[in-house]
Amino acid sequence: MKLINFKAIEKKWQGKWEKSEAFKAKDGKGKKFYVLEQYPYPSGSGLHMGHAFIYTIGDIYARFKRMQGYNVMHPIGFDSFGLPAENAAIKAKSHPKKFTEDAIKNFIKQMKCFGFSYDWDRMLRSHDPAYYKWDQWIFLKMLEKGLAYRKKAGVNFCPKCNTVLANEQVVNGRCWRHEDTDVEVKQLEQWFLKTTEYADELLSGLDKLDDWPELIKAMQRNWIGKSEGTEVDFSVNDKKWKVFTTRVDTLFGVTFLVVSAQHPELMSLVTADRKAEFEKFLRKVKSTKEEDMDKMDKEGVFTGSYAKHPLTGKKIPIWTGNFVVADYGSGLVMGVPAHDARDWDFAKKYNLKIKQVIEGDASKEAYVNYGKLVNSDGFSGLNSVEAKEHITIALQEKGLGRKKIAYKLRDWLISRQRFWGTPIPIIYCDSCGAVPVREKDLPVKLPENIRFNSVENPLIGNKKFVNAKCWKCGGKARRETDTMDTFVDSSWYFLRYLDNKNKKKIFEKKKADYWMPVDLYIGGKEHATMHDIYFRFYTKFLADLGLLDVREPAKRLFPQGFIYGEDGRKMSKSLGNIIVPEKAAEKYGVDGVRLFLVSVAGPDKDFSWSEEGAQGSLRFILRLFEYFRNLKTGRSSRKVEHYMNKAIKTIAHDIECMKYNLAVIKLRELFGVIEKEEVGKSDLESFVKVLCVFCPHIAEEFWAKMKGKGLVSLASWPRVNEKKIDDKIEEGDKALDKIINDIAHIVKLVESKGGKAENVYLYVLPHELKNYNNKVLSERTGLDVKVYAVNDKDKYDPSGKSDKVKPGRPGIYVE
RNA sequence: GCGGGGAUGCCGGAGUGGUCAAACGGGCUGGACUCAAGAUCCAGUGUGCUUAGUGCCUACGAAGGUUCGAAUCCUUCUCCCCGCACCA
Repeated sequence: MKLINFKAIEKKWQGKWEKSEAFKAKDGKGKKFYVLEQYPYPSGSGLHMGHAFIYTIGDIYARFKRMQGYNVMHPIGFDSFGLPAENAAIKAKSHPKKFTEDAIKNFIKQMKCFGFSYDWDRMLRSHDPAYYKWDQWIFLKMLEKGLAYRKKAGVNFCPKCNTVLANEQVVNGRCWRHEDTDVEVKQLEQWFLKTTEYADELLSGLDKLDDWPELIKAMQRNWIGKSEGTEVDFSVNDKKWKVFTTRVDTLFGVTFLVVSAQHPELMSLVTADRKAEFEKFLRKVKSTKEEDMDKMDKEGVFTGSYAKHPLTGKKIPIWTGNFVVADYGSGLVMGVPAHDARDWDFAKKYNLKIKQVIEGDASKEAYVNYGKLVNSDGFSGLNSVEAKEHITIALQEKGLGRKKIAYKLRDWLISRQRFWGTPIPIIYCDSCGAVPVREKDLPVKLPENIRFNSVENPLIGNKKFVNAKCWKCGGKARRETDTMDTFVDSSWYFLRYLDNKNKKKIFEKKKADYWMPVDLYIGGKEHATMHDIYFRFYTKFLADLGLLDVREPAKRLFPQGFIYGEDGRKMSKSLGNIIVPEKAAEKYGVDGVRLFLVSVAGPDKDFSWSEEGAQGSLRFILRLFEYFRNLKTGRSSRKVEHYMNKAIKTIAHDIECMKYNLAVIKLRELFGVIEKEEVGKSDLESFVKVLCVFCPHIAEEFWAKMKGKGLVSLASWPRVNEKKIDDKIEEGDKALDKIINDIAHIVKLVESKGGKAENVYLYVLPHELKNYNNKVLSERTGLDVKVYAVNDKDKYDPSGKSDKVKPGRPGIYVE
């Protein structure tokens, strides 16, 4: 076997694709298809196998759709703001811009090596002022619409990142980037985007996303966490405190209220005599680590205050407790120990009154089911469902309650106390307060000259940046030094690709209307409750601005699987099990790596890298080369035509369903047929076309060898000729395989008994004769095989085997 | 606790009512080639039985059920992975 210089082949075709602008997407022409892979963070370590995988998945689909005649949008860019570059820059006393741009160069080089069919003209980088200008512009629009606001709140702060985090970026009380670091709660004035404004649509929209995985939708539903209930006012010293409940039917069973220990106005409830005990309790709560929360006992302290029950007027003690979530509902809950497990525990522990108001056994534990009301004044006798309605109405009439929908979803905290991000376009004027930067003054650029220090955002010390003039009053002002969460950048990048050079507008509506929505979006599952919510939120907002018509960004979402090392563990430096795509491509060729990545399992499944498996893919490719080296075309038999058309048909379906592994199998099987048969030129072309979506470089090579017209990458997907599909041919082949097996078996038996096996005689029903060709049989069995029709009078049949012949079961005689 | 998804041969993984002892790849075994190794090619690879073959048996997490017929549908159970988690 000759060695094949894959690299030369790859370079050659990549050059031709680039030169001919093969993968350019043309606006507004014909039926479109938008394939998008999540744009990468350009890390210093370059493209890893996970990148190679996700881009291969997208590339296969893009190439497939392109060959099917779609006008394909397949862009790429870089999520180039973010912490790692900044940290690296601090370490090296350099500027993150340099780091980032070097990394991007490296990424581009590596991506081009993989032959991804991107329209590189549409490339964007989020750290480019021409890009983040529009981040700022959107922010101003949100501000204008009341969707961006500033508030002081207890926010999650990661001491390692040295910045606050969004709710979504806190995992089990720890930073999403630092599994070992507990987040601290700090009271800070921060900028928020009102995702909750769209909570309902974010939720209901999921029902229409049929091509999104159930898992992702379930996670989002859970994250949004809609509950319908009633808000009840309890008055304390003539001040109203709102309480949210989904079980207002148990209102008469309230025997205490519990305020969250983090409630901002908690101290106003604490009476003087209880202050000391209180502070002790609060200190304890504060020192409890998030990780212990789930094991934590419910604890609380009596505040000394009482509330008035809205319907009975009875005095109800107010406690504070460590188990009440501060920022859900109103951070205050009613305690109904008879019918709520948590309240039961609390009441038992502190000996609080338990009053049963729903029929059922509430003697040993809380009875939490719905049922008939008792002890509830005029509402007794109603069932829970009716009672909810009636009690809410009664409260409403008194102005002491109303229907209310609560969400777990929180507004998105976007302020980051870091340098390497989009500046928030706000200035603070002593007399005018927070003033938005005027649109014409955008972008607010990050300074090039900065000096990092280890404690704080270097923007704070940068006078040139900070000092500003208020455009309203002309007075002195200070520029906001916080930057935006990088998830802001990625919330709308897919729109900018469509018009990435537009200096006047964020993007042309006409273009967005043509290309949107993204038809296939490939990305990681880890974004289910972050990016995958944010980009939907942004799309809805931009649609409300009238910038585009669609309200959902992606028609189909495809979360790819995760690639583990050969040992089945996560690839990591310390385990030494990292497979670098570039290196792998040197061994197996780019097409070998691409093929292997989609061969093992469906692209949505996790799998482990395997050198042996990659070898297997390479083996197939080498076989292809061998075949095309001695290329001889002829005329396809009916058989070849059958397998060809059937394969094309099923492969197209498999690709459509993202079952690339099955498509590859069928391609291999098809080649197995081709290898052994005479094949017509156009059929062989079809084969190369199908091959091209997986292994574009070698496919081009073979195409050229066959003198195919133009580039196979731009050829049209082979049309299936249904008439050529004839399953009888396949049945015949199976019958042949079977008889060969049987012959082998009999030969073995004969020889094991010391007999000789040289001649084989087959007795076949006349209409099956065409399935059994004596030449083929002789070749495959290595014996002299003669085939007779059962009704052949001159047949040689010494032991009458032809008497036993049945349909599909020829008789066999061996001697 | 709630929600989502799994459990198939030595392994990775197909298969969602019959054509399934189960695609394809890997591994392993045997053979061809070779001085040899590698590569490549060919054959075999559940168990036991039976036999000049296409047969029987057992098997798709476990147990039941529906059906003429189940890896595939239903019920219950066990185990595994993932996400959320005191959201009132």
